[in-house]
Amino acid sequence: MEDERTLNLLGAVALGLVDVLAMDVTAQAGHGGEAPAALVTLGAEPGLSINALRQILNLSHPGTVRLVDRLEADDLVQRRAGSDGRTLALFLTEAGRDRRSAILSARRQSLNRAMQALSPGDRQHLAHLLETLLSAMTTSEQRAFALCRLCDEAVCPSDRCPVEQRHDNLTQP
Amino acid sequence: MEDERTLNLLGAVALGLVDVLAMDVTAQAGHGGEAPAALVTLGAEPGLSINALRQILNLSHPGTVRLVDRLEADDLVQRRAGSDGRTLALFLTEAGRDRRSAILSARRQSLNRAMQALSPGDRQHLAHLLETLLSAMTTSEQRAFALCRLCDEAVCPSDRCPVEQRHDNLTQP
DNA sequence: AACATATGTATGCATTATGCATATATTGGA
DNA sequence: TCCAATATATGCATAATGCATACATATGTT
Repeated sequence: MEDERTLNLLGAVALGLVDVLAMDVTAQAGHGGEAPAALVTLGAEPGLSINALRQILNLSHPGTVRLVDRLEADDLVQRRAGSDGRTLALFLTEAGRDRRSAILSARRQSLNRAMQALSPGDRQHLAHLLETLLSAMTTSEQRAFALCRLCDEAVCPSDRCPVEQRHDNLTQP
Repeated sequence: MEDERTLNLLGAVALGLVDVLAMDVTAQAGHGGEAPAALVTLGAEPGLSINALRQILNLSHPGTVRLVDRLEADDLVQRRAGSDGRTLALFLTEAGRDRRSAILSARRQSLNRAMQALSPGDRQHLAHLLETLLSAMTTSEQRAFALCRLCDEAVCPSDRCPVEQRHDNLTQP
């Protein structure tokens, strides 16, 4: 029963955070849906194909093509030739990189407003709990990339990323 | 810097949780967008007007009218006469209440999968941190209702709800 | 080398969820 | 009684997405 209440609080926090995150981040991207995630992901992993991006964003293929169309029309993303005659490689333009910075900074700000309420000790506790949760939530390679699709790799080094660590454990042995 | 990493982890957890929550809860509701939240909210607060619902769901008025149209067409919600000649009172039908139960139970399940990873002590810590976060995130009456729009009031008594407590502190003095 | 199959991308068409501008109905007060 | 405020509804448009399908390139088999 007490656990059920904690579950409920967790759901409310997640919902509330994503509400404001989505709003702020969408405003910066100039597009909604998965567009902000596309810009952030392409910044961290330049040269992704449409198909690879599609799996990270959990969209249909046509949905991803259209998303890239919109971003390209806005001069945020470039389609270049990929490793293959079929495959494309997607890159951010200069404007796209700027947009990405704005998105990440809006995200930091929004999250920071909520975290201000926590004492330094609380924050340390929170980090530990979040690591455990993230590790448990990483159930497949696809989920791993999806979880990190809005992450700021500049502040979260990959050798300490619980998602990557869990992912390595899943694939290697 | 360490704080920035914690922020980032928090954002990833929120995103990951809402991903699966939205999927499961949408499947149960048979509608996407704010439809699940509408059913949950109307179950907890029967007789809300369209305008009141609109503020909780953070939709435009026309958007809310159309949402109620869809739910009524599916025989999940009834429009009845309200306190006024203008005002409507919205109620769940029998089918709507069933749908609501399914939504809440899917939500519990999804959240529970993530929480399984935490020890009992961790869960207690987590509850405390979530209470602090929720209190900080309750910046207005509107946000208070929005935060709780998918909550299961059966497991989260209102006299211990950090959102309601914070909201009372905001309005009364 | 030829052809079947797989892979990657694109397009036509439809749908869901939503917003803006505006219309309609009811209420309450000057 | 008339006007402003409130509550709901409708016409029209848009954003973001999916399904079915088409097209282009690559790979493997014989």
